[in-house]
Amino acid sequence: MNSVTDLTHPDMSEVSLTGILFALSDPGRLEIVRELADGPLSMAECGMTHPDLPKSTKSHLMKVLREAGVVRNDPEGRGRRLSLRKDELDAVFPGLLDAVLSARTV
Amino acid sequence: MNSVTDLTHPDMSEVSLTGILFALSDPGRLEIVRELADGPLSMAECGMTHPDLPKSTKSHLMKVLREAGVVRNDPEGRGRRLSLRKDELDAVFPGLLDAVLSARTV
DNA sequence: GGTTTGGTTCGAAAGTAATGGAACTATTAG
DNA sequence: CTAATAGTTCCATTACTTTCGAACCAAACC
Repeated sequence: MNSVTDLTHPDMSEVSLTGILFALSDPGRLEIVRELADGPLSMAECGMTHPDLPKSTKSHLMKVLREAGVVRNDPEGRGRRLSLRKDELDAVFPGLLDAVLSARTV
Repeated sequence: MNSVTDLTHPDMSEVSLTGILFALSDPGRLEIVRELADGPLSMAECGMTHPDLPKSTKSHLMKVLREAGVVRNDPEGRGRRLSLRKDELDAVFPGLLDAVLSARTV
């Protein structure tokens, strides 16, 4: 019960706008979100542009995004499946994710 | 030369999306932004719902918003005029501010 | 000029977040 | 069963943020 494979995800009714904005306010986390916008990825596939990033650090970035309600992190085979909670976020905060994703990178 | 009355404001070419998201990710700062969305205010008019907030703290919140490129802070008489840089932000990050301002408060 | 008003900045203390190595867990492959 | 793989969690360290009093500054009024 509540093993490491079954990570908790907040219900959209309890995610806060400021929590989401904070999660997106880190360049590393934002880059992950941009990658996931094209579809789900495993932990290893995600962040390939930073091959030297320690996995504990990447795991922590994911945790912040997950706890803010931005991404899902589900078991898949021996790894994990990371996915953007786009439809749910769009329903609660219309236009926010699109505005962020379509914004200039620099 | 750069007296306390002449605060610096970043050019929109050098404001970052993550910097803006971070500035908006604090409930107190976000509330200030919501107030300024209805038009410019003086420091005293702004944040009337928190009368016991020390002025140094409020000044610091404003500084973060100003340095992120979210608000302007110009001298006006013996006080200051705080204003949202809405048109400029809309031009650089279309839809972002509207999405944030129209989002649910809770 | 002096004083009041409306703020900014400085500095220190407390709180919060990021980082990464080491230990742990779960799944698959052999 | 054992080993390898793919990740999470724990913990300590460091870095950054927040908070607020005290000092400071500039404009307006007398």
